[in-house]
Amino acid sequence: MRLATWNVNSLKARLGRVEEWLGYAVPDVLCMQETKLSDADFPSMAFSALGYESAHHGEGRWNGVAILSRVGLDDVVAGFSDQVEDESVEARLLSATCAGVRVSSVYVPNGRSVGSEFYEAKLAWLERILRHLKDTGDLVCGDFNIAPDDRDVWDPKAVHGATHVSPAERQALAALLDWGLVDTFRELYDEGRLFSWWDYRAGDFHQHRGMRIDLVLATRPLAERAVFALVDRFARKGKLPSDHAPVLVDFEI
DNA sequence: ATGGTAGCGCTGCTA
Repeated sequence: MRLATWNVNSLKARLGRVEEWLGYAVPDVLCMQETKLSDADFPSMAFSALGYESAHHGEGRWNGVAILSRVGLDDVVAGFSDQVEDESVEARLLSATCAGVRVSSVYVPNGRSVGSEFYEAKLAWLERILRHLKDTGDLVCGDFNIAPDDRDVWDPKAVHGATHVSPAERQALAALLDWGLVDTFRELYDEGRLFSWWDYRAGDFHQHRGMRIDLVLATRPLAERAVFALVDRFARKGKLPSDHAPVLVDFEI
């Protein structure tokens, strides 16, 4: 099973690029984040035309998560398992079962600046996703807005202590790994500078000033079946790219 | 380089 995650930064602006990418990467499951669409505007027909079932959880202007699958898409749940979501809750979590694997697509809050109320909310959200995964989860992937370690940052000195790399954020991510999830990309590759996100500003992509913040975490038995992983930097090039590249992992299941 | 660009949507917020 080929599973991918991609923060598309507006599916409305990116639909053509996503369709193109599905055509050549051919994932079995694609989790997307930041669709910035309401459920009513989600282009499910475009995906069904390509052979994908789809589910979407969106609020319209910001956030929004989706799962596409051509290997089954069952038991779709929007939001956390411990609370029914209403429209006041940011759309950052969607779960479904694909080919027997319980998958969650997540868009972890950005946190803005260390110590802000948004930062505290990010840490609380990460604690909550751990509880959610303990209830129901084989695999969680998406934009975590955390670079797991200094290999995953273009210049650790330049961002030291800032959001995405602060000790508390990394500790919150480590709690997921301590519970039993595995960073599948890191299981396969030790190299640094394999980034998945580059700021649009200041030519950061072309300078390769990025971070690896888009992660595919799987429980150990599943992670042991990961045989290949890739950040598709080609999808960050050319006309109208997202600021994130897709990350894909192949599982021998 | 406390700047810079992109998306949404129409004013400034979010990232």
